[in-house]
Amino acid sequence: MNPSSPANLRRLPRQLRSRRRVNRILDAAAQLFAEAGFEAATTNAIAERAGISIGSLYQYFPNKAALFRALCERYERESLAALGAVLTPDLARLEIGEVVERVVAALRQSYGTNPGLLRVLFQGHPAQGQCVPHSSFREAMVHQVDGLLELRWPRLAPDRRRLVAEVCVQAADALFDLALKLEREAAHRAMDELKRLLLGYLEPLDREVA
Amino acid sequence: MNPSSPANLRRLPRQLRSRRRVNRILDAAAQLFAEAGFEAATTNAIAERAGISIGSLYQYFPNKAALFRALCERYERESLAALGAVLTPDLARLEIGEVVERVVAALRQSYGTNPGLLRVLFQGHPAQGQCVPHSSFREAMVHQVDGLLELRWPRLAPDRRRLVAEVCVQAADALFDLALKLEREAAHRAMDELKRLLLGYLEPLDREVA
Amino acid sequence: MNPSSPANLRRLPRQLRSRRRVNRILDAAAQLFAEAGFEAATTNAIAERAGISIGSLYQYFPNKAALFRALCERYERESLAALGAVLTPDLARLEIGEVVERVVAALRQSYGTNPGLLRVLFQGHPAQGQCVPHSSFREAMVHQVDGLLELRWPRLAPDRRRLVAEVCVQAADALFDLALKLEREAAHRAMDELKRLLLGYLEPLDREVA
Amino acid sequence: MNPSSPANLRRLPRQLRSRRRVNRILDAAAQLFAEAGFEAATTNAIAERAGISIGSLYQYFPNKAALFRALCERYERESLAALGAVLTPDLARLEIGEVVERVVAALRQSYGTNPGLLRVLFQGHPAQGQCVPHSSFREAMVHQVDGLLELRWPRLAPDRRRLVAEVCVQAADALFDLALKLEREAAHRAMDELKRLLLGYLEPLDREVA
DNA sequence: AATGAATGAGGTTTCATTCAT
DNA sequence: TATGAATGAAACCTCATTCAT
Repeated sequence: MNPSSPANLRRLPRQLRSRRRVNRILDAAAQLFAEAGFEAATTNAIAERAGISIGSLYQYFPNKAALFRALCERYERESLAALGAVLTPDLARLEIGEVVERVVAALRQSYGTNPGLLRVLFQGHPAQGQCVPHSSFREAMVHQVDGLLELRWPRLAPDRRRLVAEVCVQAADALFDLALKLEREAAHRAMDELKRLLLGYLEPLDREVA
Repeated sequence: MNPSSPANLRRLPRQLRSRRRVNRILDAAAQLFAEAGFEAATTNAIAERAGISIGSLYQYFPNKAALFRALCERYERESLAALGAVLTPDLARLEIGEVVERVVAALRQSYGTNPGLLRVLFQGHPAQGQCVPHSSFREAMVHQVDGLLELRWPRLAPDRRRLVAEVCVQAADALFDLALKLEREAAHRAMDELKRLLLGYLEPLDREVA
Repeated sequence: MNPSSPANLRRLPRQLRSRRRVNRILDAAAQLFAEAGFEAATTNAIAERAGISIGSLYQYFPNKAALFRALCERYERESLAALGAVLTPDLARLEIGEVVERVVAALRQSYGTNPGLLRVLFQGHPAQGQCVPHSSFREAMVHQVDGLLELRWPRLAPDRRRLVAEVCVQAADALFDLALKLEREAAHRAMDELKRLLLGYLEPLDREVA
Repeated sequence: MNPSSPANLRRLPRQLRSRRRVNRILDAAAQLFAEAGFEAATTNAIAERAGISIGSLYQYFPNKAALFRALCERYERESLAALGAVLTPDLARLEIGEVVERVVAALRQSYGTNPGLLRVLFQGHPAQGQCVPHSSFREAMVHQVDGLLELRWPRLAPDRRRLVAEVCVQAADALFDLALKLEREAAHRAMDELKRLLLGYLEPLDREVA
């Protein structure tokens, strides 16, 4: 229930007030990273948007990258919680369309708050001269979906399963990203297309493996 | 056939030598944007990689953003040419699987040279505090695919057609992006999944509309 | 017998507990100034090492410079006490070699605890844009040695005597500083050289004035 | 004849104008480091005093420490050149007093320009969390003096010779430092004391070893 | 037209000091 | 009185852009 793992924080915020403050910083960071990307979002702007001084920001986060990681982790936790709720034992017996429906609904719930952020989180950011191949956020999502797939098709080869999971996550991310760029009505229709896309991709698997 | 539209260039490069120079700049920019992203790629580094002085770079491009836009346009032209070759009259009579096969092959051809760049071009970049909703590159791709779809399913409603085109482009981009992160063998398999994904998405349309 | 002159303290620490606290702060400051120099030693680090809060530190010392001055004064008192023990009436009749021996022994005693600090104290620190020409610590040492010299050579002209005192102090400081940079054995030999140096400098005075 | 070794410079200043500029920067740095010490002298202030922009400073020196090192090296070269002129074959036959006279005169020549700097150069500065035990400047001086001593007393044990060299350099530095704090007339007399100090220290060696 | 040194606004981060609790 | 979170000025350094040569 902490806003972040200790690794990214200078000090564990024990007081209620501190926890709120950390959350305000993360909210501001989420907005600005989403608006401008990792590089262009400045720590001063984040502090200002959070309504605190730059010094306070650096009391909680040792640097910009740590702030970014903490943000990833917060969204990771939220998304995984939402997906986890879908991962029920009856998953194996449901119609595949129903599964897709539930998963997409779960994701919409997590990304609904700030869909622009999804783009930035997925992208990751260049850490210490080395470009991160998979953001930890992405990795967590893929892992979760891999679990869902295993539950559904226990006999699917792990390699293939992993690839399918990657494709699903990547495609879902892409269409959420698309929806982000459309106005309300069109965004809604884009979600329908996402379901069609996943359904068309997974249905053959159902026939192939089950 | 100019390397760029006039809007992004200071001066139309009429001389052969100038045109070559602009292309060298764009090549260098393509490499560096792909390696480091828009913000982290410095104009000085681009000029150096291009083997010219920073002053010369600014004689051709008024600023970094214009250089980026010119790069987008160049890749737009290249990709559209590749897609255009697929857009033949017999498209309407081909099996849908064959269409997908050809389109993916065409895209692989364009992106194969520098897949990392695709990421950056699609992403667009934050221009003057305003986030670009659709990169011009993306827009051009969607338009082209929209043309393909119209040729195939003339009776499909334009609105729906447009949305389907967007989904295809977005999904294809996403999976190329995925392939970029995998090693050779796995990347190859990812391309197979892309075909499966598009096929599963478009096949129902064939039955629905045709 | 207060730990510091009133000028550097916010409040005279009357309670025993307060006096102990001030001493803990000065101990911590001595360590950190010696380790890192005046600028690099942070007040927060000093407070932490002293086991108190930064707020408490500022209740006793109005700012970092005052803390430094208080530290100088404490070491002044200690060193002067050590030197004072040498300043006995029989000084005039001792062999000069014996005097040097005693003085160096006295100094080793004061500086032995934290030789690194000597460097920092002697150096003084840039106060408000104005470089301190003589640190108060240095000044006190010179004054003390001047007294020793007067006792030994009452007929030496005061001007000359003062200069000789300055030279002795400066040279002694320099060789303590040198010793600080050498390992145990070499440091010990450096102290022998210090005695030779002072002896060679002062012996001619003995013949000249006495 | 370069103002600095390549290691500390971003670009070798080939043009006359550039070389002058680098020297202006080093002059400004010498002043400010002398006035305020390494930490308190800001790169912006140095650039301003040099009459250039901060950007220009960083075109020549990659960071503050490199600027400091370049400064050390410049003074090293100057001092060593001055000392080198003393290192003549007839040194072995001269009276020891004459040798001291010459060496002190050589040093006065180098340090006369900016004696305050000597303090800072000798001190060195904390590089990368590790405190430099001997500044490279100091080391160079000691090495040079060691050479002088070898020429004079070839039969002196190398260990002892090295220690004597260290003592001479450290003591000379200390008295130059002292002179720095006195007004003209007194400073002059301090130099006389330096000669007396060195003479008293070295004369016994002459009797002992020769 | 080409060069590349020069510029300086603005980025991240530190740390002396204050003040509400 | 003690605490330590909050503050914000100011440090170092980068890099898009200009302009004298």
